[in-house]
Amino acid sequence: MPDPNALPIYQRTAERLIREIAAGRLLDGERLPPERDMAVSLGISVGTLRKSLADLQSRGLLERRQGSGNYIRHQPEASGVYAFFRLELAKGGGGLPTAEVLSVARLEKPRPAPGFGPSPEAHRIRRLRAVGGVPAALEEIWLDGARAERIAPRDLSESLYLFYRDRLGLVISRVEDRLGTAPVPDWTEAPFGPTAGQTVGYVERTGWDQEGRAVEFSRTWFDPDRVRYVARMR
Amino acid sequence: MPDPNALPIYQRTAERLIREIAAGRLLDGERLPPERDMAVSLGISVGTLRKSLADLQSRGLLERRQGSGNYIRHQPEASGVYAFFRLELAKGGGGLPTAEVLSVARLEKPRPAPGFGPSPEAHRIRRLRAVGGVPAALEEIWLDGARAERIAPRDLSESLYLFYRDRLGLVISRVEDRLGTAPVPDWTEAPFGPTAGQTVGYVERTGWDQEGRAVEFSRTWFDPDRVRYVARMR
DNA sequence: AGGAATTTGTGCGTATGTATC
DNA sequence: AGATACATACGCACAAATTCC
Repeated sequence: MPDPNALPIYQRTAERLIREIAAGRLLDGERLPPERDMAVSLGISVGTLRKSLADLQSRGLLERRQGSGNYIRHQPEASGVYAFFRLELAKGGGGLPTAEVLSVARLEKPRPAPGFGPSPEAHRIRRLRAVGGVPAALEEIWLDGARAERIAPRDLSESLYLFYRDRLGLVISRVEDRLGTAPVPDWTEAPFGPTAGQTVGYVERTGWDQEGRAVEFSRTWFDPDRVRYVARMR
Repeated sequence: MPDPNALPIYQRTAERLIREIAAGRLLDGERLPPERDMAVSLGISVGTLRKSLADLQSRGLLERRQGSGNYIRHQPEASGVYAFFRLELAKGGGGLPTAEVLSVARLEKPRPAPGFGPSPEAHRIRRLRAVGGVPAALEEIWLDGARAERIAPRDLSESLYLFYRDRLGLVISRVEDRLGTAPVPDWTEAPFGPTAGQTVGYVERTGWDQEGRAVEFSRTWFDPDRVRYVARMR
């Protein structure tokens, strides 16, 4: 008798494989066993396994080659929509973008936010973003509570979207950014160039997953004298 | 015997449905017949049809509700590059965006602009943009002089990008927007809510044609109290 | 309120096609 | 050419969600 609370087999299988990849037991470039063999060893049908594999493929974690095999793709490279939105220095030149996690907390969702995700709670991640070593923006990200049990600051040491993909199996496939100006918030965590209350550039973002569900909401305050917000569309 | 050059049935079916939507034969919100019925009328199996429908869903054209039905999701303004960048009212609600041409002139290119096009001259088009009847932004577009001999204001009565496409054979296929804040310029042409010199939202855009040549440069000042600049990425 | 009917979601099995080795 | 492996397509049974009466 199946557990009524359990996720579908194909989802459990996909998440299991994602965990294997995140844990390093499946390495980049590695070839999986043939689908028939995998299905047998997992105790599921080939069709169900194929649905799991298609899921991994759509998340960019697997490359499927007809006649050849299924290959793990675990590149820590930028993929997906975030490559198209970035902060860069206002006065020419590059400058490496970095992000320092200031705090992580699980809280009730903020009220002025648009609806996202099923949970009444969300993880609030506050970051101080810098470009070329210069603090340039404050960022507050709200991730729906149903997506992760707990998040520790060191989970996010690499990159936020890698954490999403590798640890949560979450790929943000569509975002909408709303831009304007807003006063700098008064955070206890952050030293930031402009004084609290001063009007700066402001971006509000909603992020959706592949199934079209809103899962993320974020706000960024940036110093327009130091940094520009860039959106690129192909 | 199946044509070896033909696409798979599920792909052909998906494209057929997409064409139906694009042609307006399937309207937004419309409910499709039950999958079993559709499959019969298309002469394919339910499984194959379901794969086509999943394709449409992943493209955001279809919403599938278990126990209810499959519903067309078609936002006609969501096509083309410029659909991804728009102004909308800050306080919810739609509101028809309009643009009034204030002046058109052929001038030397502005100096602080990034390079675009081969000519030393460019057409400068100034527009007053409104949303829902309320003036919300000033816009200045520079189009490389080599792209057109002369431009009359009434050429632009319809839409700037229709003029580009239909009269100049120019399709903007990539844009990059840089956002920040800037003081309102002191134009003689324009009545605009905020006083000249006041700091407002500011967007600087470079536009490229299909061959990757930069051809257009524009600047927009918008009142962040009235209007938000929205960038959407798929 | 509640049960029946409808509709999509999940899972399995099988046969055949096509690309790769 | 043959074997291997993924892709496509079909059909069926049951589960889960929604809708209708």
